[in-house]
Amino acid sequence: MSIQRNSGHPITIYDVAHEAGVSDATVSRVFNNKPGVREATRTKVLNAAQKLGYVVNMQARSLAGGKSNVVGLLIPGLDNGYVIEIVRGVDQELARSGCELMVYTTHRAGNDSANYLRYVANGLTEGILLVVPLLSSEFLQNLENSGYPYVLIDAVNTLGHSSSVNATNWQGAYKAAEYLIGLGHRRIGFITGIMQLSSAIDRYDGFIAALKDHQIPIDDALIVRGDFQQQSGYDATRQLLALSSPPTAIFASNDMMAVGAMDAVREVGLDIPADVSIIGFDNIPQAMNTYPKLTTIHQPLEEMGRVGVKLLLEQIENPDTPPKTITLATQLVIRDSCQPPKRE
Amino acid sequence: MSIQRNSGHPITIYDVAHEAGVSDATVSRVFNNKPGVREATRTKVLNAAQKLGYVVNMQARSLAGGKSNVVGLLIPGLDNGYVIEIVRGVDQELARSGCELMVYTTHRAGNDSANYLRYVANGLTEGILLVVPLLSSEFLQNLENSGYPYVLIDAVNTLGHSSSVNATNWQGAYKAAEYLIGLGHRRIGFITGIMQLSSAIDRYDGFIAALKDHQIPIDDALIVRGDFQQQSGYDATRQLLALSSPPTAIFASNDMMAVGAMDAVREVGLDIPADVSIIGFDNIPQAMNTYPKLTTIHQPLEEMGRVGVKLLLEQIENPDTPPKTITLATQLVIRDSCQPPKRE
DNA sequence: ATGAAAGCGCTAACAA
DNA sequence: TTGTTAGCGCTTTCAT
Repeated sequence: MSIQRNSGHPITIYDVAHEAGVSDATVSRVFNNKPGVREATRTKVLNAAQKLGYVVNMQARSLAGGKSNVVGLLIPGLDNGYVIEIVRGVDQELARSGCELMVYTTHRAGNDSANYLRYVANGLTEGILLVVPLLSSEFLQNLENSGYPYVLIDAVNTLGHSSSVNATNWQGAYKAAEYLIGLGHRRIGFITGIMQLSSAIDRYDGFIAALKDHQIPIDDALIVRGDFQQQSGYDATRQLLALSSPPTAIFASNDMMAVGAMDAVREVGLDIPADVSIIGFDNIPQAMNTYPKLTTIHQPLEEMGRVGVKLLLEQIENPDTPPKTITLATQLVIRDSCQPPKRE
Repeated sequence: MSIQRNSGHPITIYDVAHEAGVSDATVSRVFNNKPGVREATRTKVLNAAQKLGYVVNMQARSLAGGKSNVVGLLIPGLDNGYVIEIVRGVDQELARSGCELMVYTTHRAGNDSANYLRYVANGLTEGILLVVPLLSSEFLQNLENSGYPYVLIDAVNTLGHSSSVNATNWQGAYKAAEYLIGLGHRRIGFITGIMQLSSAIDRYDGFIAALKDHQIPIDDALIVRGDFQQQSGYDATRQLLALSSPPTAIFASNDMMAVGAMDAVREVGLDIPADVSIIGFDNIPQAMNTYPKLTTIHQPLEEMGRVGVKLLLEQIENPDTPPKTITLATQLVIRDSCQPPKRE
């Protein structure tokens, strides 16, 4: 196959129609797999197209009312292993469905939610996947009003009108805490995520619930705010370690902060996990490259991406499908960063 | 701003024209910043558009001969920190230029180069950025023939007809080897990349050149093939360490392999860097999260992405611009994974 | 400075 | 089963 672009004009369905000796409508039918075309005709058209190197012009197709087969993906940026895993899942599923991917990063749109909508409305995409932790409700409302198909990944729709995918954050955090407790830890430091996010809140709640269920008193000094960034994990840990009676284990609300925590622990000359155990949340690829390898709660990020695509395609296919929320299970992944606390 | 989609028909330039009491052509002129529109008229149009929540339909615009402002990016996939860094740079620069990003991953197209071309020709994108290490020359030739604007990132165009961005691989490797030699190492293991790639070859050559310049004999047993994947770094290192006289330092052709190498070293109970020093290449974000932190050669991945975009936009703007190749400098980043060898 | 008309490449009724 | 005819929303001559 080769593309004519400079040599003469681009190949259109007219050229193919001419070459095959049929009308343009027939060519269109063939390329859209519409019924009502004799097999012989179909073959003739396909051959002509092949010979000419015809490729459908998506712009024209979707303008004319066809499907563009392009879906949008709105993400904060690519600086985050967490987001990347989701994108990979999205890409996989989209490939299976023969759709193209248009990527929008929010940092470019500034914080102007109207700009995001612009993307949505530019006509290129048939629907949009949102991996935007901090979604303004104004934006969500506008999106909702637009009737445009969209699905939320790892965020809850406060409006409750769209499909969305989540993970069992509460249960995951509970399991993590329980694991640490089972190991014998009683003084467990907790580094929160951005507490405006439901995922962060759920993890916090799960952690607290586990402590309560095991009659471990809640010590506020052991709970430090973080923001899901590596640096905050580092800072929080330094703070935790400076306590007169520091924790023997630290539960970071995500892996990036856990990595920061590891740095901090080592910096004060302590050993992981001998002196302090560390557990994370997410199970991003890097969690396997730390030393010691990070024990964490696996969140099925890739699958969340795949499921998100399925949900979106479903909405695009049939806008009347009632929206649904799918929650996927999290899971404890034991590696090398935790062990029982030293006897005092 | 809000988008009408379900409520009535989508807002078109006709609606705006009607609202503003002008013709559609004038609205078009305004939105394309064409000259020959009175300031008062312009304002009137803008206000009407604002009021109606008009958003340009890219499909129609580009069909009608305008610019789509969409560029394509062809990458192997997102499993690789290296690629991700480039994508980030691409995204940044595109944002600055007000362009949209269409991402194509090669794994979806199988190995059929014709399929990639399909992307190119589907009319959505105005040009394409290629971050495809193993590019078939057939594909390249087709692309070349098509006259479609494209630029190669971190790959050399064997045809020599397009713009491309590279880094000083040879020099980087030379510096890495020299650093190790300066530290006192004489037995240095080298893990190659995929030797079909010029970047891998250049790194190899740079390494060898440094050894020669310092009168260090080349020992073939110390040179092991890798494929740029973490696993191969691990395997190669196990092999190196099993030698009767193992190396005191290992130079991996990229960071991912260096990470694998670290695993292997630790697995045989040796210490990094006390027993064996490790140096990588790329400086992906993870290089800072290993323990000990990885000393490596920084390749300006993000900037390569940015420069690639600039080059592409230049080609799109003016197809007659002679293609150019820009080579960016690499740089030694000293962290904690190397130190002088132990005295025997 | 602005409007009218044609057409970009395609799909979708409607005919035949 | 196939062809004909309108547009989709926009840009772009060419008039005015």
